[in-house]
Amino acid sequence: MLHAVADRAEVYPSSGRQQVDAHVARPRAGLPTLMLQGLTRTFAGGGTIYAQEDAAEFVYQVASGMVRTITLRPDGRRIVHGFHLGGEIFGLEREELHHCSAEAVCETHLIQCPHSRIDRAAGDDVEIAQELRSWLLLSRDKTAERSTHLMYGSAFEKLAYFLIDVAWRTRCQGSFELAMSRYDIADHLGLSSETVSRTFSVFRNRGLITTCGRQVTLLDGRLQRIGAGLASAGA
Amino acid sequence: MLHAVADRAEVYPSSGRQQVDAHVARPRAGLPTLMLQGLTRTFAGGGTIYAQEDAAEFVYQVASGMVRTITLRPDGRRIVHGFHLGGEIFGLEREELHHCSAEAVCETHLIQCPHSRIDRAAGDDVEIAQELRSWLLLSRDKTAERSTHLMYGSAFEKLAYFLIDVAWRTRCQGSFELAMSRYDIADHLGLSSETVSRTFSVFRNRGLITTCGRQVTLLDGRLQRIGAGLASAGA
DNA sequence: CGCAGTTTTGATAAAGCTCAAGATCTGTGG
DNA sequence: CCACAGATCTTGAGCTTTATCAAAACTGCG
Repeated sequence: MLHAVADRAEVYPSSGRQQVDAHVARPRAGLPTLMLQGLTRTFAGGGTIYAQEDAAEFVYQVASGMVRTITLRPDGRRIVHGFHLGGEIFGLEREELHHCSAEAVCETHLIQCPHSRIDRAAGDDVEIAQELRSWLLLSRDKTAERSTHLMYGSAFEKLAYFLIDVAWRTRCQGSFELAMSRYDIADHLGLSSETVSRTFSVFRNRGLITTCGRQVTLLDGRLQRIGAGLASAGA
Repeated sequence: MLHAVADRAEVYPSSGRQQVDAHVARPRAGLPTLMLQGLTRTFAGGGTIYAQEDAAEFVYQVASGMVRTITLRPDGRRIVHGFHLGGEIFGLEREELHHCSAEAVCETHLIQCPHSRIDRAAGDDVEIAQELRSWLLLSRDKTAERSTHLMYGSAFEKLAYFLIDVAWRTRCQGSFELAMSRYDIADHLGLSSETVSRTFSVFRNRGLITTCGRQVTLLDGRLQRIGAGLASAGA
């Protein structure tokens, strides 16, 4: 379950970056597949990777596990900006300080890459710079897409979109583990944890999903339609 | 009222990009001040600049006026992703097609720059590439910040944040014209137009703003605090 | 002046939050 | 292997906020 550091070489060959066809094949397709190189670090569930206002020295890529980025509002409310799954990159800042905190949701392995190395690589290699730009645009678009679904939808649509999005990102179509708690999901979707729980129940009752602990299985395409805003709640 | 094309040369000297003090003056700050060069085009209020799924040939910078970017959801609901004010850049896509439509809110002058020129300039000049990266990060952060305020707040906080943000971006601190309709604002904030209107009334009644037609004046710092989530509604 | 679009205000209903209790899960020690 | 404690999850009841429906006031303009 826990990769030894040596395994890294297999998962992320140290070639620095890698072309993956999903990227090259770009028409509204795939993730630019940046691969970072650097030290591997391990965090236990709940561990803090960096805190808001910490110096932004490193950029991270999730090797395994899950990370949440959060901020605390002055009124004490917690906001979960997002979750980062295996392969995803986070921590790249425009300024010198991190504008939110990052915590491991469960036991998590990260590749830690000095910020300066990114800039240097982008300066030296036009292709890397291009790839980085593409990644940034994707990152922006994903943020925008998420807010579209999460700002303008009902609890139904929010959770449906969230589950579909996670399913897609884990590439384990249909069945996957939600490592985060209901509280995390609630703070991410802008709902109360009770509403999240109730909406899970509605999904179960309508035969849209089954759950077993934190393991979730999406049962058919109806959820997709709800998430896309096509159906209001269907049968 | 309508700038002749010749005027452009004065507003945006053709040096390609320019430092503007609003930029320089901001601590860790500032907006990367990319300046595009290209043809100037004029659109009447309501005019379509590009439609969703159009080929993304050009990137635009607002010379004067205001632009809204929108999508229509399958259920017919309209989403206003954002408004672009003077100096702001929009239309840069990761893919070959625009993922939303852009319309002029009022009479608007745009500088239209071929997409390919951006890539070329970034490839040729490391400094431009760096500036572009910085702009992209800012753009991402702004999107994220907006969703923080717009997703997790009450109607109060949403509108307060919106007004403060617009005031800041117009650099006309305190007093500015909201060229867009209540419907536009509502579709942007994820509220009904009635709620927007009512919240404007509440702001007026509490002496937080005055309005005259679409001209708005922010009266004191209290609105700031509401927008920042510090006060729940104060006095 | 009068029309069409916009903005404001009112009454009602629905969605989701809060408070509260009970159920389930997980890890720990006996 | 079982019992227990703490956390997480689920469900219920009442209340707040906001959407919806409806109508009146305002604005710009021919």
